[in-house]
Amino acid sequence: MNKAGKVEGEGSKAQARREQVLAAAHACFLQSGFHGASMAVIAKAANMSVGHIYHYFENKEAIIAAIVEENVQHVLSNIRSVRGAPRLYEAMIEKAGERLDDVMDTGKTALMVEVLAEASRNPHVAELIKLSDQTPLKLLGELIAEGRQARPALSQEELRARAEVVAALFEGLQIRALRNPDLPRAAILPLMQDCIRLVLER
Amino acid sequence: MNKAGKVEGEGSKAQARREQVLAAAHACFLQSGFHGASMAVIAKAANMSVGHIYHYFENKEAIIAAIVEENVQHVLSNIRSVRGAPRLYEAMIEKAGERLDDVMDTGKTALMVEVLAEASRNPHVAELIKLSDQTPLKLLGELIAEGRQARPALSQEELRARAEVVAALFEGLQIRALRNPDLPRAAILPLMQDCIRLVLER
Amino acid sequence: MNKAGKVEGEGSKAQARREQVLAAAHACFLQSGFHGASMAVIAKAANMSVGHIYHYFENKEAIIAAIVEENVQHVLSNIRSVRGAPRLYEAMIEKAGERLDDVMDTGKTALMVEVLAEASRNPHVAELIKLSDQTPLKLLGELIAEGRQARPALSQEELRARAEVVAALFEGLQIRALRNPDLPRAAILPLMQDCIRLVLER
Amino acid sequence: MNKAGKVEGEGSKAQARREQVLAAAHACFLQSGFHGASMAVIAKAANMSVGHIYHYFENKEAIIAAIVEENVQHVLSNIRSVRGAPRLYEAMIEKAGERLDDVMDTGKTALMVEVLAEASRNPHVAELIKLSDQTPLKLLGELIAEGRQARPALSQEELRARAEVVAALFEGLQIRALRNPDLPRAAILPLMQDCIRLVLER
DNA sequence: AATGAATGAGGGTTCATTCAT
DNA sequence: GATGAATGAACCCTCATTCAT
Repeated sequence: MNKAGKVEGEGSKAQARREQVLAAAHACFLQSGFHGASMAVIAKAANMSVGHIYHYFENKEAIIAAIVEENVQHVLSNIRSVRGAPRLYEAMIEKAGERLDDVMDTGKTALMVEVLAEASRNPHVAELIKLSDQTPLKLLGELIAEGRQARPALSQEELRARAEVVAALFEGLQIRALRNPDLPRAAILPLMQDCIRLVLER
Repeated sequence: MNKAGKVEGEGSKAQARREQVLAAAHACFLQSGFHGASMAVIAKAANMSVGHIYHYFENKEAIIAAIVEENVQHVLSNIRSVRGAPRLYEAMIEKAGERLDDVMDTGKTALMVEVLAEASRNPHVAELIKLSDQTPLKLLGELIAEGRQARPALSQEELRARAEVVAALFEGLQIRALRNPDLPRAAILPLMQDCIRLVLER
Repeated sequence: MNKAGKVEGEGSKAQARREQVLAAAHACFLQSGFHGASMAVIAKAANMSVGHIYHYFENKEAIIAAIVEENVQHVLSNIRSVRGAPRLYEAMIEKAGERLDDVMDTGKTALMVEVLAEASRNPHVAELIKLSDQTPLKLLGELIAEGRQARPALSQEELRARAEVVAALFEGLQIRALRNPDLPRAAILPLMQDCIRLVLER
Repeated sequence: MNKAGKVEGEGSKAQARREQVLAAAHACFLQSGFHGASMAVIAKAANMSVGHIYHYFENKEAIIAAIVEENVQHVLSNIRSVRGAPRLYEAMIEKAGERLDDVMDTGKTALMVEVLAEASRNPHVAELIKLSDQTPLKLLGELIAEGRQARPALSQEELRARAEVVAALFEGLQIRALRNPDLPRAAILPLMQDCIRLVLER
């Protein structure tokens, strides 16, 4: 009921504690996966008793939810950073390099994969990641529409398809990096950029 | 004390039993994930006692490994199916449609994600998927080289990069489909094909 | 280090606080039982912090003890209400209807059962309810003796047995109502009254 | 699903194991109550590992359910034992003495109270005891109807009320014995018998 | 070859109680 | 007087694995 959720606009102390847990959980999940990391281990990593974690999070799943949310915010701010640029497409394409580095961080990817795996069998998490994906995807669609300028406008479905393919490129590369961490980044970047340009301008 | 592994060139009976287990495990893993599916459930699905499974597999991890291996073979055969086609690039691009359907099968993706998650923390599985990824990737690279025809030849790294991007497109879309199963397939396919063409012919 | 118990003849404020806790605890115990109601829930119901409850009660058991005590007083006052009536037996028998309603209140019974269950394993509570039962039972015996009037006097044991049977009728019906809340009250009342009359006048 | 329940018409070994658990649980619940007795303690008492108990019972509640059922069977056989007697009422009244001893066994009562307490907050157990009470009550009603002979027949509700009052007498005495184990049995028995006769013949 | 009874460590979670503020 | 953050042992339950048959 009012276990978690009560920690809302509270003092920074509580907020700090929460983040302490999240940081610890993040690290533990990275190393052992969602199921592999026990609450006991997380508690130890957070320098906190097991029971006390439950003051800040209703259960283990709530911790994952918070971490997913964190990740969404990160992606969102990345997308937003190109907004309002004068030559939008060029900005997006240039940004691709930065995103590429981001995406090759195996730590982050491992966590994302962990979450996706969980989603396959936990409907609650599935719903969560579906929802959390909508905002960035919509934003990406808007950016694409915005940048069309002279070119003919696109239907909603066309916009969606383009956003999906761009997203797929990055998420796909993320997976590739997980499979084999030494991707030839330098050779890949221009290919990526060409693909993005193609999808945007086509 | 007869560990598993001794079942090598044995009668087809044993082999059939093994496959019985694998089929059951596959189905169970699909539904509940590696950690979610218990040995008891797998045994029941395989019409076999729990204990008897241990005659054919040393432990649960060995089953997982076998399933991963299976998955690799599936991907390989997919790529091989375009080999030797007269107009190779066109064949690959046409094949994209089929692959797209394949890739949007959330069941298969769930398993792939499961494997990747497992790899993040189980070095044995990590090694396995790294190795298992090399063959298809190399094959893809060869196909790309083979199809260049008139165009200038590419360095190994260039080939690798192209193969990675094509792979990323498909694996990325696979992830996208997992996040949101109702992708606009019709609008996505031509975008994908253009991207592939671009990467191949560039 | 001021344990509870020191709160004796103190200001009405402290007393009010104590009762606040008891009222809350009563409500919570009714709904969830002694073990089901957590201190946290009781504290919330009492509009008080968890820790502060420990200023007024040494521990949870002390709260339970206080509630048991309360219950005893309730039963006592019920019996006293017929005392001194001119035609005592008739008064008792008439009262039976009221008592019946009282007894069919499943909320009260739930608490009584809770107390009895606790008594089976907590010697302190056992002692408490044994003592607390003596007064009403003795009172009931006196009433019976008092009402014999013309009839021959009864030995202590005879009186005790009669009181026990009357008590058993009511407590038994209480249990019956708990097992099945829709007792045929109308048909039961005259039977009860006849039984009581029989036991009293025999 | 098919955790428990599978142990049905199986070999006596499984049946014996089940009873081993029930006996242990019975003893533990008696001593510490349903919530007080941990599965670990029950397991130790049953000379069995914790996990193995779950081969025979789906969960702790299922153990209680089985014990409740056991008790019902006991009561039923008690009621049945007078069936078909030539002078039915006399037989029932004579049986009262035996039942009285039964009812004064505080061990059994403690368990019954435990179950009732649990029922107050666990709807599943509530349903269970409601159901389990119906059969004996119905049987008792039938016996009463059967024994009326010359006397005018009774409506269903009248029968029910009479059965309830008889049941209340015994269950009430059970509670009395729990509150104070040294009831004056000798003096109580004739009172009980008179009450039963009254209720039956009225 | 085949069974499934048996183990016990470890999982997530709850809760009475304490104590610094 | 009053708070609620903090503890940690104990709860029920699950599961990979072993072994007598």
